[in-house]
Amino acid sequence: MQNNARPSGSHGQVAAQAEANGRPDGIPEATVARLPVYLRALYGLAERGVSTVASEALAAAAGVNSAKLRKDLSHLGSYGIRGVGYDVDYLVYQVSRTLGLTQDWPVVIVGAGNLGRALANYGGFVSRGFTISAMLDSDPTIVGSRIARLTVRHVDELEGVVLRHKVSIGVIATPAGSAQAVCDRLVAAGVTSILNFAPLVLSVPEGVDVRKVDLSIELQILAFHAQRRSGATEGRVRGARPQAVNGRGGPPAQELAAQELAAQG
Amino acid sequence: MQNNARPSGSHGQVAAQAEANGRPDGIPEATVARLPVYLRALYGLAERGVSTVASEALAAAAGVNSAKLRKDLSHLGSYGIRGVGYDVDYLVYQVSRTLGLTQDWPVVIVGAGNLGRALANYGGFVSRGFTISAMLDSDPTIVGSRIARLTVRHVDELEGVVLRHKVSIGVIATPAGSAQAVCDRLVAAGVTSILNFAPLVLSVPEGVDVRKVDLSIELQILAFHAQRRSGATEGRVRGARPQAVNGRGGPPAQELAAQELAAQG
DNA sequence: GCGACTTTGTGAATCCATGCACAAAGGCGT
DNA sequence: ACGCCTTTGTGCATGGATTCACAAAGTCGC
Repeated sequence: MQNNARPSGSHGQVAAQAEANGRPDGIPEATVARLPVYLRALYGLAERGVSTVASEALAAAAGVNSAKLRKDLSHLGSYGIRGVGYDVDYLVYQVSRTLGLTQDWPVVIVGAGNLGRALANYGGFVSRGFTISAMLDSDPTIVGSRIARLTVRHVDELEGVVLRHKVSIGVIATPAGSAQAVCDRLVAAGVTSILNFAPLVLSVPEGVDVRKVDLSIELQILAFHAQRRSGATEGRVRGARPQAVNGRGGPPAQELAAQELAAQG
Repeated sequence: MQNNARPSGSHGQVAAQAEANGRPDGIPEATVARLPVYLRALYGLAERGVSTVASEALAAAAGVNSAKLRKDLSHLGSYGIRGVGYDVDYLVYQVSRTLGLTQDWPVVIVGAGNLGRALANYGGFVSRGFTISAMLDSDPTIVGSRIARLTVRHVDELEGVVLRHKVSIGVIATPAGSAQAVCDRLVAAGVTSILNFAPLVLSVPEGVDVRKVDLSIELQILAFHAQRRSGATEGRVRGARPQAVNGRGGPPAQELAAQELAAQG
């Protein structure tokens, strides 16, 4: 419980590349996914005036196993001091640098609805490492309004903004219907990293990195576990199948479904 | 690229339990996390009038490998027809049932800011399997306003709402500062599944399931890959360390950090 | 100085997930 | 009725991720 790691995962493509530096660079995906969590925990400690932290304590604050934490950090280098722990400020810097947050990333947010506004105001979104270059929307009643010190501009300015601000990260917070079109325009304009909040699978050319945040998927996963916990598992359903699909599109086991549904209570 | 799986992951605790039914129930976490994606793809097909789909096509629509899809589905039972594929409607039902979406889950959303509003209006949030029992907020200027056909109520009504509607899923869309307190109240009122949007690690007692959606973490992961892709990897930094922490809190390698920062450009 | 104590970093074992490749299963045409 | 062709379901091999447990490293008290 607590925490829902999102390790590994085929991030593919761009993966095996970039090396030829000091260390092998090969930081596991699972580790990369946890670094931001460590970073947040470290900021919290720093604010409370803690200057040194042991892996055990930091792991607790981040909600992970301490051995895992140490192994994760060991991928960035050997920045701990045996018998003491890690220097908080220094580790903040090292993790930030590894994640690429010592440079500032211009971001464009497309879609200024509730979600887009929430993102713009999200604490820590803009704070460290990211700057919102523009918020775009197609709705004329929204264009021109001010959100988080930014004036929403028309989506037609997308290409111009991306070029002018050298934007390489785009956030899609539009309805599903327009997401793919927006995505295509972002990619065409030169954006290579996309964070997608629209509930659909985007298709992008090779070399473009898409991450997806899906609000309802998380809820569905919760429901699964909740169901399992509450033992709401009715008897076996095995064997029940829509036998044969003769005439293409025959009404398949629909009454069966209803039956099971009733049995579920 | 495309897609960012969030497999496995220590979901822990509640995990090894509930069995004693027809099949072993042991559906891998990685599979559970993909089922909602399949479900969405299936809905899309159903809307377009497709009645039967092969694993290859469904996998493409969901953005995964077809072998993986088949293995995932095989965990729910044997619902395909060899030589034909899967019946779309029937598979929708089976996946829904597995995820626990054939029953309706009352949900309470705490925090009616932009994020809470975005969630309430999120397509597919309320549509299938979930009903928003109430939206709560502590801000008196927000309480009483209407969002998605709901009137925002004061957070003091939390316990009453949870009890009355038998809410078992709570969504936290508050600022980080009040998140833990809200979480505690939800748990005390009997909520056992929590979806947390606040940027902090919640601590909950055993038996409570917390999932976290962190908007900025995803962005940071994107930045990592973007940095790696752009080859913005300055030389090795190895060996540089805050040597010794003599007097507890001495200024540790801060100038070093600045130096590296400058070198990064 | 020195020895006890703390904590890191990492081998090694285990578990989980992915994906290939193929045999079994079943529809469909003739 | 029979054989071809499509597609599922899965055994197996490979690769990652997690966790334990411990030696190496370094601090701190005396």
